[in-house]
Formats: sequence, structure tokens, C-alpha cells
Amino acid sequence: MKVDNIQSLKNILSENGYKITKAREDTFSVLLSPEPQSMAALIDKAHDKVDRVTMYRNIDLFEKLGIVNRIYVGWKYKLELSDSFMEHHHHLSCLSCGKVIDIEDEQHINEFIKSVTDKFNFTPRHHQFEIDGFCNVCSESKKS
Amino acid sequence: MKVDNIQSLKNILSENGYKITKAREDTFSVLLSPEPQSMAALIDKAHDKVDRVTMYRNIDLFEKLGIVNRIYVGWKYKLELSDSFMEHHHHLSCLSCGKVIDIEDEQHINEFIKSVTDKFNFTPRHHQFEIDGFCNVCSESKKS
DNA sequence: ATCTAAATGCAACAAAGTTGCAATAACTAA
DNA sequence: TTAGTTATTGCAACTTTGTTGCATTTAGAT
Repeated sequence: MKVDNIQSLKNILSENGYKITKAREDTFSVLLSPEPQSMAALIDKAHDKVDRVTMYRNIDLFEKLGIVNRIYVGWKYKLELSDSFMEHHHHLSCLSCGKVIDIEDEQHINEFIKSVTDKFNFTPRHHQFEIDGFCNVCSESKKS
Repeated sequence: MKVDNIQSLKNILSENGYKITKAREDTFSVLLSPEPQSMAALIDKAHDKVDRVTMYRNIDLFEKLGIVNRIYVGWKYKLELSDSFMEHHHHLSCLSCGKVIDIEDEQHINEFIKSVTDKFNFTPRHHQFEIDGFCNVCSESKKS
């Protein structure tokens, strides 16, 4: 289910017995962004519309409803709207300088996911693949 | 490089120009456990030997040196000693009941890691692969 | 229009992580 | 072995992040 506009939000909320409120619409609207955002950034963007505590509560709710995903980048989590049933987050994260490199190689991974979820009768929602280590620059400087 | 005793710790520290201190040995010793542990648990176990702040600093250092890994289980991170150069953490995590299922399928994943790290000249230390979704039991109960 | 439960905002709190700095302890070289 | 230098530690204070209880408000059912 694609969740990319306010109407989808409203549908999901009422289908699940939750009320459609201004705070939830505002929470949703600050989530609209091409980049995953930290909780702090979301709170900051909405601070004159929605209370901090309400943000936490609604983000939790949205996560339970599959509207947002929490992904780990380096050491911290970030939040983003699910824009499809299955998200892709594959990256290399440098332990030394913190640089994050995105990988695109869906094929290998998708095969793998299918084989393993089938085996356990598991319904996938989201996945994340992270490799921590040292980027080319930092590996180089260690050698000297 | 296997890091499973105090001697390995000492070697790694001095090879990298860091001092061998009692606080670092104590930090290392509370990490010895078959299970990954939360930061809070580590601080608690060592609280009469090592200051909280020093724990944070040394865990950070150990992570940079590849002595510990930080892994995400559900929403929180836990720490554990690396007992080999490359750790394997692959699991399915149920968003509804919280059950965690471990996967063992090294082959697929190892191939993939090699191809992608080679491409970016990245030196891997640790990786983690998590699939969130609904386990067989919870998927079933949703259908009714 | 009224009623009721759900949702919000506020205040206060708890937990997690960070910073600056003075005191201490580990290595270095004489 | 001692003296000197620098990294490391512990402490106090602080910031950030997340949580709880409760009185007030608001969405939606009747």
C-alpha cells in the first residue's frame, strides 16, 4: 500500500479505528521529504504546531501502522515514510569518518530475502542491510 | 584477528598506540558474555570499577579498533565482543510480537558482501542484515 | 447538538550521552 | 629506577532523548 499523501493517511487511520487529527496530519506532513530524518529534526520542524510528546506518540503509532520506517544510519535511527510495501536500505558505513555509501544491488538481496522469508513463512515489511568498516580513504590512512 | 582474552586486547591497544589501563581491562571484562549486552547493562556491571563516562569513551574506542560490535536488536543497540574478524547478524524481527528468528545462510551474503566492498574499496568489519515484518503466527492472526 | 472516549499539551521526570577540566596513571627515555 | 610527558580517568555539570500522569480539548458516534 502506497502512503504518499494525506488521503492515504486518513484511510489507514480510520480503517484501524484511530482518529484523524490535526496533530497527526502535521506529523505526517513533516515526514514528507526525500531523505530520512532524525526524530530531533522532525520535532524541530513541527515544534510550533505539534508538541514533542505528541510527535513521539504519533511516530510510534505510524510505525505500528506501517506508515513510517525507522532505519539505522551509522549509530542513530532516522525516520521516513514507507513509500512502498518493501523498503530498501543497503549501505556501507565508515566507522572512522562516518561516511555512508549507498549500495544498489537489489537482485542479490531480493533473491535472498525471498528464499529466507518463504522458509519461515514470514511476511516482510522492511529490511536493512548495513556493512560497517572503513572506507577507502580511512583504510588508506591506517596503513601509513 | 580473534579477540577473546585480555592478551589480545593488550596487543591491539599497544599496536595502535593506546595505553593499557585498568579501566580498559575492566571494560573488556564486562563485555565477556555469550549474549550481546546493552550499554546500561555494561555500565551497571562495572559501576564500582569504571566511571560511566569512561565506559562510553572506551566502548567507542573498542568499536573503532574492531574489538566490539554494536548491533541493533529491535529498536535498541547492544554491544558484544567481535570474536572473529567478521560477525554475522542476520535475523527476522516480528513487528507485532517481537520474536526474533536467526537466519543462517552465509553463502549468499558473503558473496554479496565481497562484491560490494570490492567495488568501493571498503574494508568490512561487521555487517548486519535485518528483515522486519510479521512472523507466521502473527501473519495468520491478521487474516481473521 | 450532545456525549464519550481518544488524543493533545503541559509539567515533571527518567534515561542516555557529552563536555571541560583538574588529578592521576601509563609509557618513554635518561 | 626515576623523572618527565602525555594520555586517560573521574567528577560535576550539562544537553539531548524519551516517558508518564493528568487535566483539557476535540473527533466522531448517536
